[in-house]
Amino acid sequence: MHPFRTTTCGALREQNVGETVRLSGWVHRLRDHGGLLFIDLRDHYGLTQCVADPESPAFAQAEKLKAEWVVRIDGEVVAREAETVNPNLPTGQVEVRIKAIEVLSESAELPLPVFGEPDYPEETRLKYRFLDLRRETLHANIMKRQAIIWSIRNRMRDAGFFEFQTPILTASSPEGARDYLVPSRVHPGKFYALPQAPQQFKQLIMMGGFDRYFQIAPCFRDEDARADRSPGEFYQLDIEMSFATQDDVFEAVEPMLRGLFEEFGDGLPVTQKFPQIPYREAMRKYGTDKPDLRNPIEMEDVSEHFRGSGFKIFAGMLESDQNARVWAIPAKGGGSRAFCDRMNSWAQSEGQPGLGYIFFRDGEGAGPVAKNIGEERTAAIRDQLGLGDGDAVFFVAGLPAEFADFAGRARVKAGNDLELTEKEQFKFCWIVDFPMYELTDEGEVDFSHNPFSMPQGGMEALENEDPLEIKAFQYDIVCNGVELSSGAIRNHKPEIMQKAFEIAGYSREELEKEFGGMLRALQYGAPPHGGIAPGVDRIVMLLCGEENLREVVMFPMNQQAEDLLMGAPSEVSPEQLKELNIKVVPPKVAK
RNA sequence: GGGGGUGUAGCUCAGUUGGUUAGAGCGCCGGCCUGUCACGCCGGAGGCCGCGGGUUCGAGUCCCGUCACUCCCGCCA
Repeated sequence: MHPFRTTTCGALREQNVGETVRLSGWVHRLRDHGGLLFIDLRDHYGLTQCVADPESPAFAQAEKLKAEWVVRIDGEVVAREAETVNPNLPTGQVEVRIKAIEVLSESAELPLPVFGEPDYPEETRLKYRFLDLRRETLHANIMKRQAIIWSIRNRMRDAGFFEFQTPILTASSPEGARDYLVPSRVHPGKFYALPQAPQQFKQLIMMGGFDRYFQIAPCFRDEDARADRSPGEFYQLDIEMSFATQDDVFEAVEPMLRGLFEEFGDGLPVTQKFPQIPYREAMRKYGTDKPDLRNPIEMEDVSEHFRGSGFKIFAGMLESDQNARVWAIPAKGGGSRAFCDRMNSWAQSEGQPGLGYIFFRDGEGAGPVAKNIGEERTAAIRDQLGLGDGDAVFFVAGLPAEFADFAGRARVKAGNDLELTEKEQFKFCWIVDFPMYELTDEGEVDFSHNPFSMPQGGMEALENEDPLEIKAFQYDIVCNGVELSSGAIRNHKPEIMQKAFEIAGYSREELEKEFGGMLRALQYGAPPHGGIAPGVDRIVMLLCGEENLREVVMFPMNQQAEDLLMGAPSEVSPEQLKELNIKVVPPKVAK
C-alpha cells in the first residue's frame, strides 16, 4: 500500500462503500463527542469525514489530534445513515471508519484559523501566507488563476501566436516608471534594470521575423501600490503582431478576451462586440478614459442653455473663458430633493463648492438652478436629456480638463446610488485615438503614452499639425471601469521616430543613447507591427470578483513593497556589497 | 512625499461624560458528552489598551508626537 494515500479527500462516493482506503491530509475540524469523534480531513481536493469510536484501535490517538496537523488515516468507507448525510459535501454520502492514524506532521497553535473565513489583518495573512493559501476562497482564487492562464495559453496558441521568453536582466530606460536596478559585479558602477514590460523586446521579436508573439510576462515597476496595482511586480499577457493594423489587433484580442470571460465569468453576460470609443468622446460622456459602461448615464454638454442665463455663476464662467463648458449628468429616478441634497453634500465632501441640480416633478423643474434660468431653458435641458418627472440632472461647470474627473465620479455615484448600474455583467469597450502628446505640468510637450506608438497621419501629421491635436494608434481595453490593457500600432519608421522624439524635446543624441538598439533595428527592414498587453492580475481579479490584487496573487507584497513571509527586501552582507562595489549611504534622518 | 481610516486577549470586536478589579464571541488549556458536520455543556488561562510624552486627583477614553497596517492623491511611457 502507498505510504500516504490510496485516494484523495475529495473522491469517495457511495460506490466506494466497503473499500479499505488510506487518506492523508490536514485535520480541518474536530468534533469530539467523548464516545464518538469526527475528523474532517482536508486536502487540495476536498473534505472527508472520518469517524472514530471507542472500539477503534486509533481512538486514543484521535483524541490527541489538533487542527492543521497532517495525518494519514486508514479506514473503511461506510455509507452514512440517511439522517446523517451531509448534502453540502460532495463526499457527504459516506464517511471513513478510522482503523489507524499516523501523525505525519504536527502544527503549532495557529495565528489565523484555516477553518472559516473571517477577515484577518493583512499583516498576519501575508506573514503566514501558507496558512492563508489553505483557506477555501484564496485557494479557489489561485486555482482559478492557473485555469485562466492555462486557457489564455491555449487560446493564444490556437490563434497562431508563439510564446517566447524575454530577458529579465536588461537595461534601464528613461521613460515611464522607476526601474528596479540590479548591480553588475563584472562592471563596477553599472546596473541592469528589471523590465517594466518587454516592450522593446517584443518589437525586436517582430523585427527578428517571428510574426506573432505572446508571453505571460513578468513586469517590474518601482511605484507605489494601489488596491488594483501590485507593488513591484505583476504579469501581463504581452502580445505583438507583424503586418497588423489596429483592427487586426482588435480582431485577434477581442474574441480571446470574450471567450475567456465567458468561460470563467460564472455565466455573467459579456459584451459581444466591444464598442470603440474615441478618447475625446469617452472624456466628454464619462469624464474618464476608463468608463464603466454598466452605468448607463452619459453626460452631455448643455453650455448653450446657460449662456446669458439668470444662473450667474455658470453664465459668468462661460462669458469669461471661451473654453469653459457646462456638462449635465442626467440621473433618471433621482428626482427628489433628498437625493439631490445628498449628491450636493457628497460633492462638498469631495472638495467641490457644490453640485447644481434640477429635479423634475409635476411637469416642471424644481430647485435653485431651475428658478434662476427660468422655465423655458429648464424645459430645453429636460428635452435634450430626455428626462421627465421623477428624474434629476446635475451640472458641473468650468474647464473640462479640470472638472472631468470629478464629473466622472459624480456620474459613477449617481449610477450606483440610483441602482442604474447593473453590476452582474462584463461590459467591455475599446478606447481609441489617444492623443500622441500632452502638456506636462511645466507646459512642455511630452508623449502622453507610449513613445513608440505610430502617430496617425505619420510624418505628415508630425510636420504639419499642432502636436496636441495629433492622435496616435494607441488604444486601451476597459472592462467595468477597469483599465485592462494598453496597446498600440508601433512606429516602425526611424525617421518618423526621430521626428516624434524631436517634438517631445529629445535630441537625436539622446534618442541614440537611450534607444540605440531599437533605432538600429528599425534601419534594417522593420515590419509594420503592433500589439497590446492585458494585465493578467486584473483579469483574474475581475473574474474572481475581487477588489484587491492580493486576493488573486499567491505571494503578494504589502503596500510598502515588503514580502513579510520571506523578509524582502533585506540587508545584505558587507562581503556581498564589496563584491558589487557598492557602499550604502544611510538616508539622512530628519530632525 | 501628502491626506483619510484603523490599532484593546492568538483572532474579530465592545468599552457610555475621563472614575472600582478592561468585557464578549471565536480560538487555546482542562473536564463531561455515541451522530456531529459553525457539535453541545461546565470550568480555566490569557491584556505594556501599538509606542513615547503631556493634561488630570485619576487616561483604553482628552492633547501632542511617533510607529505599524490599510485606502486614496502624487507616481504608474
